[in-house]
Amino acid sequence: MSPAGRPAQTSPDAWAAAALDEIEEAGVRGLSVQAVARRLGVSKGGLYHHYADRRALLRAALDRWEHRQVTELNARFDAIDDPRRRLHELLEYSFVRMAPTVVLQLMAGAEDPDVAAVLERAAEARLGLLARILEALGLPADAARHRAVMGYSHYLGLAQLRTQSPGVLATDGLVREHLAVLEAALLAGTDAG
Amino acid sequence: MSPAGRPAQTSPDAWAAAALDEIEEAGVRGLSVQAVARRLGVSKGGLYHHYADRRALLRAALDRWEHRQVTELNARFDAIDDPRRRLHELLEYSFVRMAPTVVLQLMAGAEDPDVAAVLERAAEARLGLLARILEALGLPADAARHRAVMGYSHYLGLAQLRTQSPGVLATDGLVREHLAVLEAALLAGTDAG
DNA sequence: CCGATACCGTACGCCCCCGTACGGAATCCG
DNA sequence: CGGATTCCGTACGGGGGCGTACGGTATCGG
Repeated sequence: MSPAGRPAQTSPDAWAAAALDEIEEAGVRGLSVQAVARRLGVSKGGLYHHYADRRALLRAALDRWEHRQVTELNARFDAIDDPRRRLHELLEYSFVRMAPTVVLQLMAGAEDPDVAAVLERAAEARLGLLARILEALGLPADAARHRAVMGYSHYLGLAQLRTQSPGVLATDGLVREHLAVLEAALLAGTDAG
Repeated sequence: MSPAGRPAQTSPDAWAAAALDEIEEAGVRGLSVQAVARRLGVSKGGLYHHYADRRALLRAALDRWEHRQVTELNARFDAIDDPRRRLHELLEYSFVRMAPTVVLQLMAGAEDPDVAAVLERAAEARLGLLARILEALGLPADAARHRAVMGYSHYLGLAQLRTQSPGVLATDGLVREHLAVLEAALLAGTDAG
């Protein structure tokens, strides 16, 4: 009865992971069942034993991404105590080391209600994280929130611009300069600025 | 011989205009020939007497949008001489009066090469306009360019965030506050700041 | 060892879309 | 007034994707 302890060549998790990879490459709307099946070396028929719809598969992939984001951010920042270093690490991580392909693909496919929901939750999480850092640096709550929106907008727009017009921000040096400017703007008026 | 002076119930321009409206509502990938035909109250058959492909129709719609953007910006800013007022008007126009739905739809459909090209040209135009204003305010060329990229990124990200997570920037007052902050950041170190 | 269950492969129907072919109607010119 | 051109409507073929049905196979429990 209990469906535990099966070798399971293509587990639900494997389908979700492959679907997430497919989203990263082809976008939400380009996520086709057959493409995911090809990626797994399997025919599409077997999907419907694990998930009801294509929509259910999409939801599983989105859940996977969201969960991964949360745990990744936590693992990276929970150990850092100094808010000044937390901010620097957050910017460095988001702007330099990031490959924001999934976020961009999700934004492109935000017509889907499920995608829109996970994007909204992700935005709120990032905004909250940034705002808490700024509050720890001595800003009042509303100002911190305000500045967090500014920083997150900058992040989104820069990600968009970098892929949309690669000629504008060609070198990593330019990106780093922008990073420094943004960091200074975020720190202005705080204990550290 | 000359195809001028015809009543022409559905001229090529009418098709292009309807296609642009359809892009605004359904996105680039949602632009179907039949939907545009329905919008015109016509069957899709007649399209192919004006355009070769769906791609040609898409290009015409994109050209129409690009041309409209250029003439609209020119008409609005050519009369203003004071660069300080030009900047304010540009921000006011872009962030408050704008309905950036088309830009967002184009960004969402940037997988199409034609869409990517028009987006890149539009970005370059906006960046150049903003950079020229900042130069007129006394910034050296590279710093002006730098700051223009910052402002344009902020613009793109804020547009994205406003439609993606309407709860974050609910009221117009919040938008205006952000506008003031951005304006101050752009003006810092210039003749006017 | 045998039946039951879970899982996969193939094939099918259905829908949406593009582009083309053909017939018909209206308009313009001599 | 008549022919020609332009334009539109309908119908068709081709392609792709989703979800379902059915048959086959391997694994698990008795």
